[in-house]
Amino acid sequence: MCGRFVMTHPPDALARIFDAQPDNDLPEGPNYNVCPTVQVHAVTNADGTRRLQSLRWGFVTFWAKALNDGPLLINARAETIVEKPTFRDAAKKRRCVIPASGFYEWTKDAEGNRLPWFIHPPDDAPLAFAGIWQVWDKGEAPVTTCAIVTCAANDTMGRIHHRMPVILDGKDVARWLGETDDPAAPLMRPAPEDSLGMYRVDPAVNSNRASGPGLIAPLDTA
DNA sequence: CCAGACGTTGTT
DNA sequence: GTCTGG
DNA sequence: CCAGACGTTGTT
DNA sequence: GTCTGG
Repeated sequence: MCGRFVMTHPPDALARIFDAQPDNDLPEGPNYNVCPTVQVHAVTNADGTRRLQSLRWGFVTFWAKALNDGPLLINARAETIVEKPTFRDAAKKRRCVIPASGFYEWTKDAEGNRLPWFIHPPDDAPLAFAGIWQVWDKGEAPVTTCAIVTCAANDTMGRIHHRMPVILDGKDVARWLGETDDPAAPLMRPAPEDSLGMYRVDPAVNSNRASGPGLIAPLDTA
């Protein structure tokens, strides 16, 4: 799955790469420890214009009476996203792209300790996570929330985890955002085997308070 | 009809 | 064990 | 996602 | 709000 990631690209670089109009309240980076419930960058296209927005990571279902009414939905399963009442409207009409410079996954050792891995793209370009978003308007102020779509792991990722985020190829971003006539559903598939690298990092990142580039330094596991 | 779930992950 | 916070 | 709190009474 | 279970 995907429950923690890295964003080191500045907002203006993201706006340029994704050809989107940036909002003026975007998180400034770099952030080597992007956690659920924080504001993240998202590329949306609700009305014909591509925007780079700041959205709260942790999807709130439309019937929720409070922000914490139910578990935090940081992911949505690709296999069922178009059927589940919680997700289907957003999957149909409010898809977004959540950029990431890389992300973390965890394995466990024999003692049950959590061992973090950093998974990264082959170059300096950000990954494009497939996401969905929705405005939750039952509280004092509206909150716009989002979730990252997950799918089965490919063989590479399968070495450490059985799920992975849906990562869009650059040429498929427009299609995912609904800017073309092609259906978006076929894009919800595991990334190609050679498209990601991974290595162990220091368990310091296990804490949501940790920060800094040291979190993605390769761990010497020899 | 009403009451209660609805969602994810991992773990059992 | 379960919930909250980040 | 992981880490850390979680509860009462009375006393300091 | 909408669907399922009873």
